[in-house]
Amino acid sequence: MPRWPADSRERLATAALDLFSEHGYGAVTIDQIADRAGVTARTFFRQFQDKEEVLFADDDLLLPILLETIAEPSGPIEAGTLMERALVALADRMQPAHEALRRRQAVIDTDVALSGRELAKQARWEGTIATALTERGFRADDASLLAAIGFALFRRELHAWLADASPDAAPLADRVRAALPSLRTILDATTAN
Amino acid sequence: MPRWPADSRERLATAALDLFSEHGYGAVTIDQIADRAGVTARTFFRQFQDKEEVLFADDDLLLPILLETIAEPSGPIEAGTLMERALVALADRMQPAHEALRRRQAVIDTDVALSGRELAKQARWEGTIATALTERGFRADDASLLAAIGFALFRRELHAWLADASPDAAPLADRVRAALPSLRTILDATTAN
DNA sequence: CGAAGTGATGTCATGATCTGTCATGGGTTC
DNA sequence: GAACCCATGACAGATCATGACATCACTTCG
Repeated sequence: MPRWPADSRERLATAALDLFSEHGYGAVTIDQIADRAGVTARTFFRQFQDKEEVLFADDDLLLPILLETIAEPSGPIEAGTLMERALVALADRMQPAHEALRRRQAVIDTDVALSGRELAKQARWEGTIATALTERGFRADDASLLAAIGFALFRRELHAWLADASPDAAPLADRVRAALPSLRTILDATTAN
Repeated sequence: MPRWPADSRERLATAALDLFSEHGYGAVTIDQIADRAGVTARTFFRQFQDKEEVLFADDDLLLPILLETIAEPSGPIEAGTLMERALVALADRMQPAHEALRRRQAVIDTDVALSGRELAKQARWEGTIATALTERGFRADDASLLAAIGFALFRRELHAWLADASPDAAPLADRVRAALPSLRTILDATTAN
């Protein structure tokens, strides 16, 4: 039998999200999180860089999905199609975690610093995607523009998906697929007076 | 004669940027900033919500430019044209501060939390722009998509502009104008193998 | 002209966040 | 079974951030 339970990191993450949801991010102290997880505050800071990071630590598990999807198809491919495949693959992977992601986003939305951290993470993904697209054969300029637009679109659909609590909410992947065509025409076709 | 010099806020902001540039954001304490500005740390926190905010406090002065440009033109207007006008107006206003903005961005780029705060600020602008576009007569969906894409593009050009230290660097407005047309064709026309 | 008020700042106290350092003691290795 | 490993605990300390109250040049008003 180990001297301590082996999953302190997971217990800390669970305790943190529960407490944040219940009392608000700012009202929860590291000591409270550590107490609920059965460890000391020092262990929290060994597992997570800071108080914010406990909400973002798992995000990087999703990045490989994007990279694999971009590298995978052989032969020439149109840029919009490739971007769509990558974003839909990401959406499919996120779909099962809808409820957990909603709780997490609800906490993030209450704090500017947390919102920023979320956007910074997405920006880092965006840069990685642009690099992958460049290695796939696109011009660097086109790649960065594609990545920027793709993520702007994805962010928008993700936000709508997370705001929809109904059990039969449209899947994120469907939303993403539906959104891409509108992008191709909006700049030319949309007018107002 | 006032009991104290009247510009403590400005002196704090200047001292902070100088110290951050010289020693790095993390290595500078509030006490050091306050000392250089000739006040106490308590006064720093009366002027700025927290240590990060001293780098972002002036940003909201730029937002009205966007809103005015969007509300201004009368008669029907094409969406892309309106977005271009707003972003070019913003770029023109930022142009004279190139050097100061470069120093500031150099500090921001060294810290994830600061990068996030910058993106969060831009996201807030994006939302305000989308609202303004809606009030201008565009459908809400189109407005948010337009705002998202416009800012994705602007971010990209802003980054390139800030990375260019040469005195005859292309003006930000020119970069923005040049980038918009590429957006209209990239999704359909770009292929790679 | 003097009393009362104003407001930016200082001073002090306190709690929260985060880090460095060393000790502890089951598990593992040889 | 001796030596080592390593996640955690324990403790000290620096920094960040906020609340409460005092100070005093300047302003306002009678």
